[in-house]
Amino acid sequence: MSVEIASPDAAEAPAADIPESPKRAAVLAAAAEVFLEAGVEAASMDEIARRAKVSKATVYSHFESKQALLKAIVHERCKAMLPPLSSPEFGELPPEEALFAVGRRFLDLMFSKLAMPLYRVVLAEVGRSPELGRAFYENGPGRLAQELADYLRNQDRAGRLRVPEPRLTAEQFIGAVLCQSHLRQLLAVSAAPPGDGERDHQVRAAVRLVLAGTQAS
Amino acid sequence: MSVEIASPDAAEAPAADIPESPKRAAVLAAAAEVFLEAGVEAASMDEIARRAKVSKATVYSHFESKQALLKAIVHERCKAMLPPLSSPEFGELPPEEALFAVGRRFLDLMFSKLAMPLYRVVLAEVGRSPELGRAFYENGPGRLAQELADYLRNQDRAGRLRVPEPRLTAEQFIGAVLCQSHLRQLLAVSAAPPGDGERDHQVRAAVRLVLAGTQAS
DNA sequence: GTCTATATACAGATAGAC
DNA sequence: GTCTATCTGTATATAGAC
Repeated sequence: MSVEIASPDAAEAPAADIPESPKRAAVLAAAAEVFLEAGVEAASMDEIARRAKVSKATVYSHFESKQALLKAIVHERCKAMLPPLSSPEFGELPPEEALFAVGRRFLDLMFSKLAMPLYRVVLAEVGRSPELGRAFYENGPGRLAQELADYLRNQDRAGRLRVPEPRLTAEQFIGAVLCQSHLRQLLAVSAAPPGDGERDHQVRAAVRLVLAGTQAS
Repeated sequence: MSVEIASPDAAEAPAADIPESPKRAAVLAAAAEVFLEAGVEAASMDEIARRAKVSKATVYSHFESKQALLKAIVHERCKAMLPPLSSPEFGELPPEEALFAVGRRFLDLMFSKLAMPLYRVVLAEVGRSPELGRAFYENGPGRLAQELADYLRNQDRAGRLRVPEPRLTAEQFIGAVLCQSHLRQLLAVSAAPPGDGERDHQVRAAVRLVLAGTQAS
């Protein structure tokens, strides 16, 4: 499985063929757990060291600071959002199917164990490290909006839809897919995320809405 | 001006006619500044006391803990979102105008100095105090979605629009109004929030989209 | 690189005089 | 209620031996 990840783990090591110290890997794994489960402020370097089964000094020998470690984690996980988002060859599908495929994948991603805690961490840290916000946006919602806008532009040129502002329409569609269910999850208004049936329903409704608004005349 | 606030400041004091100690008020004001400007974790009780020009012990004589003080602030500011949201008598307007008025007010609120920092603080604290998430949702986006859903239901009954699922459509509209511009602001992808012209454009586009999708047959 | 032990700092919260 | 002074815990980060 796995669609092959964007890069051979460019967390911090730049080169391609570094043996990848096992302790370093253990630190990264432990840090990902702690940061994403407990949140940035509650995460302590002691806890990370304990879970990685190394000493705190070892952690600092691999990462300059807590912030640096956090950035490595966040950048890596942001790249990991790409495979679950990509709907291969959706560009060939007719609008109704293409929009549904793209919308459903996005919804699933946003409620996933990957994106949800990542989003929280990024929001908490974006004041200190604005780059993290960019990384999340451009590997997630922004990426999707761009791909979808490209698709809509093509459909417009082919005369199948009428989309004078593809990027705006793409973002409207994504907003309509989420409606407020993701917000409710974020704000702990809902206990459980929407199930399969509800997600289908939300996405189908968004597809209908956007198709109604983009009929070629 | 001001449409009269929900309650006579029920921050923590329950009764109606308490003299309202000036030091207590100073603490609340200072805490609001510090929490909302610097963020919850960066805010220290020392800084709050210094800005309120009282001692830290005085702060603790009025509020049991940092969390309690934070909750008082957040609840108060959440209620303060209500007046700027309410579009008086929009229920009497025809769909195009009603949707525009509601959408524009919501967009302005979400980018305001009131809601933006509040949203950040709530997101950061919702793990520890889930009630804060509810408070924000129900005084902001949730409230608007409900009012709009009521309006749409009425329009459907009057035969002017076809809205089989008013709540869903209301949320789709709100999502389309935001498109991704608020997300970009949150994630520090955009430096400046959208200006007046852009906001109008976004809202008008969302109105067109939803009206196209709800034409009575 | 890796460990144990520790420096350093600052936070939230309180004691006790007035 | 209000102050000054302080307790106590815990966090990031480092020194120094191996």
